[in-house]
Amino acid sequence: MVKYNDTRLSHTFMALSDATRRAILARLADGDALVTELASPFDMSLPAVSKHLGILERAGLIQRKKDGRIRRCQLDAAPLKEAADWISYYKEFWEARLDSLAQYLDDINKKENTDGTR
Amino acid sequence: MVKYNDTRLSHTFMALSDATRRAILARLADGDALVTELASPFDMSLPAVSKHLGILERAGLIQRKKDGRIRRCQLDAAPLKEAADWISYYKEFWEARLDSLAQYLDDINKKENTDGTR
DNA sequence: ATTATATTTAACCATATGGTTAAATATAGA
DNA sequence: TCTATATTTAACCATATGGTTAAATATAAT
Repeated sequence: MVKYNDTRLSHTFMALSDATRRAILARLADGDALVTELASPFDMSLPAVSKHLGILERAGLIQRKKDGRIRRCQLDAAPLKEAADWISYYKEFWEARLDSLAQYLDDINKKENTDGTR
Repeated sequence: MVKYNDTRLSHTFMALSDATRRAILARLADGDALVTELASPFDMSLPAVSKHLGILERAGLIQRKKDGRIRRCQLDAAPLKEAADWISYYKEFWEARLDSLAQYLDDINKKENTDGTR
């Protein structure tokens, strides 16, 4: 039985629940960036972005390393593995659902080919 | 390029960001349940649970089907697939990280076996 | 020493969560 | 019809988000 750190998981999912923060993570997947660089695509003040970074950092998804007067932000995907592991438990359920959809479509298809309609 | 529905994804991650709601999903993975049954393990009022169910329902993670005076709750894992797909983009990053950890441990191990220490 | 740059902190606002208790609703059962 | 059961809605409260602007901090550059 895999054991999950509830608080960590809660913070991770919370961090992922905002489109701005997901975009920031996507940007960091392309490489480290400064706070100003991260903020530039958004129509939002710097303090707002700084808060988002704080939430990402609380979840352990990024690290901010001070380098002189700038702060280099770096992705840390480790908490995403925990999140993925948690979700993977439910894989059988969405697959079962897709299977039955496929089955349904298959049945319809069969019917179309045997009931004389054209 | 996979396209994600931002709002749906936000609602899904938001729904997963609370331990009570994750526990409710886990319970529903064992089969449908009534609201009262879902509430019983928690030290929390029924209206509180009802709100959690509302948040899960907004994310599309559960459905509440009215059946007489009771309401049968059912898991729908489909949004979890979207969430899993979104997260999977970052898999290479946590794997790279684990690889370099393994590499590091490997290096240490080699050193221990060749530097004369015992 | 002064000024400019990068970033955070403080103070504020509106809205959303996460909880409560009390009341409303709807249906089942006696 | 009256009552009990299942659940939600309403009204309230405290705290957290997500944003703002203004001020503070720290460092680089002149």
